[in-house]
Amino acid sequence: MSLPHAILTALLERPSSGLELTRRFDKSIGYFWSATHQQIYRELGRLEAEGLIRALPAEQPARGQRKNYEVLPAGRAELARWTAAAQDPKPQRDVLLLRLRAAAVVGTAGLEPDLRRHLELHRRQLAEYQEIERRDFPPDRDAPRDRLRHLVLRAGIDLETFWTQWLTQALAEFAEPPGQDFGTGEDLGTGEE
Amino acid sequence: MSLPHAILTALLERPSSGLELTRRFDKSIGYFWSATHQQIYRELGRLEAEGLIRALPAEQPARGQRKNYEVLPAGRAELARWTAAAQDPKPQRDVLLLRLRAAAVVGTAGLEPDLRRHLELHRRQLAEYQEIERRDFPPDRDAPRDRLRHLVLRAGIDLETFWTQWLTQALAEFAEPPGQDFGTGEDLGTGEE
DNA sequence: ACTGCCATGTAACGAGTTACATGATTTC
DNA sequence: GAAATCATGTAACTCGTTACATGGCAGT
Repeated sequence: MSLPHAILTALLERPSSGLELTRRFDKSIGYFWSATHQQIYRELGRLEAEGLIRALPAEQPARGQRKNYEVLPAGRAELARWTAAAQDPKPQRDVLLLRLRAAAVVGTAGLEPDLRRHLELHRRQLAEYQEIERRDFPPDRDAPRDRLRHLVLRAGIDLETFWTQWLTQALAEFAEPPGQDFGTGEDLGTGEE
Repeated sequence: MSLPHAILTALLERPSSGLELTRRFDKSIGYFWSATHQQIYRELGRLEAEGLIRALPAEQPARGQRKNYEVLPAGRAELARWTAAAQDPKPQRDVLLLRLRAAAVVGTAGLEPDLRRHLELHRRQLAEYQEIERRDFPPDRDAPRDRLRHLVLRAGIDLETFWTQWLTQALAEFAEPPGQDFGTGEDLGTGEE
């Protein structure tokens, strides 16, 4: 139940139409909560039905017409409630780590090119974050409200830094022993506890 | 489409029943790909129907009876294929970062206790990973096939390390200025690009 | 008029979640 | 033989994804 709250946050930062939101979800908030336009329209409909947001009265209810939404007091209250509510961390799910684990069983053949590609993608993302930091958060100049945004951006930077380092290490692992099949199964259950 | 491959990996490491798999998904593979027993039974059914695994012939097709599965050659081939296939990284989704971003808009009131709780949870997880490393991967003694497992475990350790550090930093941010509401909206779109 | 883009949607599906149901085995 | 536990499974629902549909507007 996070998408509605992501949308409320985005709309509080700036009232927008569905398509505008979709574009904003390609950056900014979308960096840590992605959504497609179909999800966004569906959720905008629900939020409006629940009285948390409303379409600005620009009087165009037609189909291909732009609709701008703003957050109502009830929406702001709901967002504040959700922000403060305790939530358990979601169990991890990372495909790449799963693939490496699988490679430990069936061999690493063919894996290296995609690891290189991932490394390049993470490098790009890191550079993008660093550019945003350079532009929006000059050293020691954060207003109190911007501190939190900066903190969130730092998380993105540090995570991308981790992945680039880890992938580099993984690729180094491949350099020495050529990737091969490790046999046909049955092992000692290492790491199972 | 990752759960079936997680299961294939687990079954190659050791043939198991549905419940055994469920327990193993609470640790080990479950550290980076979680699954409930309902998901696992459903997926075991599909994998068997597709001829990638089979129930070991212990002749108990009854309802409350244990069924052990093993991977067939076709299953191993499919896992190898999937491991080597290129896959785009999933877009990030992190509730905690989203909440911090929301807090930058509606205020940080009530958030601190849950951040402390998360910090404690990540500390615990980190300790668990470190214990596994100490026990299963003594320094400089990795067999070639264990190198990959160790690498995956290192990713877990480094990620948990990151979160504990980041949460500590976030909490420090709260210490100085008391959490308050940052006004009623409308801002400059900082960090939007 | 035609093409292309902007903007909002519908439909169908698959993966994950939650609650519940049922048969078998062990323990007292 | 009642209760607890082990083991497998059903049903209903939500969220996210993919493919497609429809209406309006701008340029040529």
